[in-house]
Amino acid sequence: MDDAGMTAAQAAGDAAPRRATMKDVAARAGVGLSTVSRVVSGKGGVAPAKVRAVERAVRDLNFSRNDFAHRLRTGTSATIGMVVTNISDPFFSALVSGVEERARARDQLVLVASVTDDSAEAERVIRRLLQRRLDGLILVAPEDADLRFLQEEQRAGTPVVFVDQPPTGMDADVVVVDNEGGAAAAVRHLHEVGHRRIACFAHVSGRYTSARREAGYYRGLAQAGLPADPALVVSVDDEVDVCTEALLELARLPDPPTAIFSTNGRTTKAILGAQRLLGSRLALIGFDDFDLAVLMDPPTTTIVQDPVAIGRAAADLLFSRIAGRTGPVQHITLATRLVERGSGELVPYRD
Amino acid sequence: MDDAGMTAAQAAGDAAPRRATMKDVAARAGVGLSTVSRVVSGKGGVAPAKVRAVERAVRDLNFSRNDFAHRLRTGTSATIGMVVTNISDPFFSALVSGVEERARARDQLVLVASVTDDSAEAERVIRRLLQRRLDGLILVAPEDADLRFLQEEQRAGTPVVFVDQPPTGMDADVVVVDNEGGAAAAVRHLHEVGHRRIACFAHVSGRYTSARREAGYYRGLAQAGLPADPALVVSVDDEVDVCTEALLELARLPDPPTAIFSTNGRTTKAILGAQRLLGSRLALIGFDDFDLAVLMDPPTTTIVQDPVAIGRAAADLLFSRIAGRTGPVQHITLATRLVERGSGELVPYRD
DNA sequence: TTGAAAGCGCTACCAG
DNA sequence: CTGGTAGCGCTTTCAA
Repeated sequence: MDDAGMTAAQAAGDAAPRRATMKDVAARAGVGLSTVSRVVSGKGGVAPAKVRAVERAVRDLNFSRNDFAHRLRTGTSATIGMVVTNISDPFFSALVSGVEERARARDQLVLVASVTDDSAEAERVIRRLLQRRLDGLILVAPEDADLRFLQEEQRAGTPVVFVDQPPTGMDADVVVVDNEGGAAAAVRHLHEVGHRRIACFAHVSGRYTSARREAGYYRGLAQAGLPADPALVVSVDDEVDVCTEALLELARLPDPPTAIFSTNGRTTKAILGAQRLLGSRLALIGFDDFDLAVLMDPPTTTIVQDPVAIGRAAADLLFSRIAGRTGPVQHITLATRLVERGSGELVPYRD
Repeated sequence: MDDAGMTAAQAAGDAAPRRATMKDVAARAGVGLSTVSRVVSGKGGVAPAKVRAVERAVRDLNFSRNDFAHRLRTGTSATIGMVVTNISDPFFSALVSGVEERARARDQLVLVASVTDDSAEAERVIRRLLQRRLDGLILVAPEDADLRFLQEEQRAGTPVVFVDQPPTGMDADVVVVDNEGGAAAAVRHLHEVGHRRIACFAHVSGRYTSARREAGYYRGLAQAGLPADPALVVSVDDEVDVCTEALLELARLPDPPTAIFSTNGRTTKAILGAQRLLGSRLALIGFDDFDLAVLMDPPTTTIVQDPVAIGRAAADLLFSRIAGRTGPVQHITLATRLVERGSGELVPYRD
């Protein structure tokens, strides 16, 4: 390559020859400013010869419309915001890709912000996002964020859609999955294959989804005609040791469980790790599918939700609001599906 | 909640009472426009009484500065762009989170665009991104994208950093990992534990990384004093059937391999699936770590790279350019690490 | 310390 | 069909 010896001056472009503006293009093409604007924004109604002249000048000058000026003038942003609590979680990144897919179709850009569970930080980030005059916002709100300012925002004209969990303290469009139904199905399935003592591993952080799924666990028990035993419900997090501890505790029960329902994908993985460590082989069904479930031994049966579809649904909801949809807030609940892989089977318990 | 009966009119905010501008704030606070500007941008040099008056008015009017006007005026964007080929790949989303971490620290926003491998589409998306007058751009470019227009952009003053693979046809800062070294280490490790016939599963799409890793495979063989046998190098993709086929083919060889080196995480998972299907238990080391490697049977030994660190490094490189760093383009190569988990061990081959 | 006024680059309304 | 021109909301001189 002949620019192998390129200097940083070039690389960084510090010569920074002021970017061409429409005025420059107009001058170069020998037409009026408005004509350039018309051509650039594809408005039509311009003489072919002038169109060509402008296009040439645009290319010569490497012109690219200043988006800020354009947005300021038109008052549109062509951007929606998306806030997730952890972009590197596969569930959330799939969510984002569902949203992006829909946004791309509408030629909108997505401004993604990943926030931690620190709700003060989340608020700061969301505020900064909103300053950009987004057309709308999709968010997975951190557990206990104070959403009052968002309500103002909504009232001021920025539609907001919540995903994965409904907001507390405000009303807005929401897309969630049928957490309770999925969990109940898992429990019923375990009952059908012969389990009578089914434990529930719920995630400590009382996140909405865990709570719904725990409720579903109880409903499933009731539907199966099984008694609910508080001793079988444990609070854990994603740590293998914590799950190991819980597993040992359960094993010491006079009437230990033969199966586990886990409310959350990360917890399921931790339980899998703990069981391997312990050589324990309790039946297990987990909420949330994961990549290698099929390669587990036995392959893990899961309640799967489709995060990409959730993202799409949320985006559709948002864009319909942006387009002016009116009417009461909408709550969409997407179905979940039990994918049988064998890990629910009744297997001999061994400590 | 008392707004349970909120109407869509409110939810969508279609009353849309024109957002307050600084002018409104100025009027309300009884001060000049410039004073509001000074207070809002925290410039100082304003009488305390007026500061308070402005702050009150800001709150009353729920004022939020119009970012477009601000950016237009100042010519800054406080935004960097990031283009990845597939946001739902855990590797890429980790990359993004590394970049975001650094951006957040500098109060910059990250505009993320996920593109497919269609290079024409990629170019469109990138152009649209650049129209936003980004301060800089980090990208994982699709294989064969035509990057000439990016070079213009770079020259015009927008620093560009490539990640995961260097650009072809232009010169820019780059962050990659030591693909060749990592692969060679994998092969040497397999040799050390006793393997003499080592296959290489390379990903068909001649992506830069696969090619480097394949080169590393050959280097590793050479370092181990092992002959290179072209029959042992197969091209596969992420499909289990394709890998199954390849495995069967290899097994028919007069002198079949006892171990596999896989150049890519998704391929590794496909091989794992194929081996389970076939009941085959060839030793296996894969480039790229994955979530449940430790739960495989046997646990999968991998060459791990740290995508978050790559993202951080890329962001640092970019921000230093934005800050005016000058000098030749920088190529950063991050080390990889072999994480021994047992899947490399010499085990009896069975068809 | 303060306000008036001149634009940033663009679009949209006019009159021609 | 075309060009001039008045702002979009903000920052930043410049005088006062």
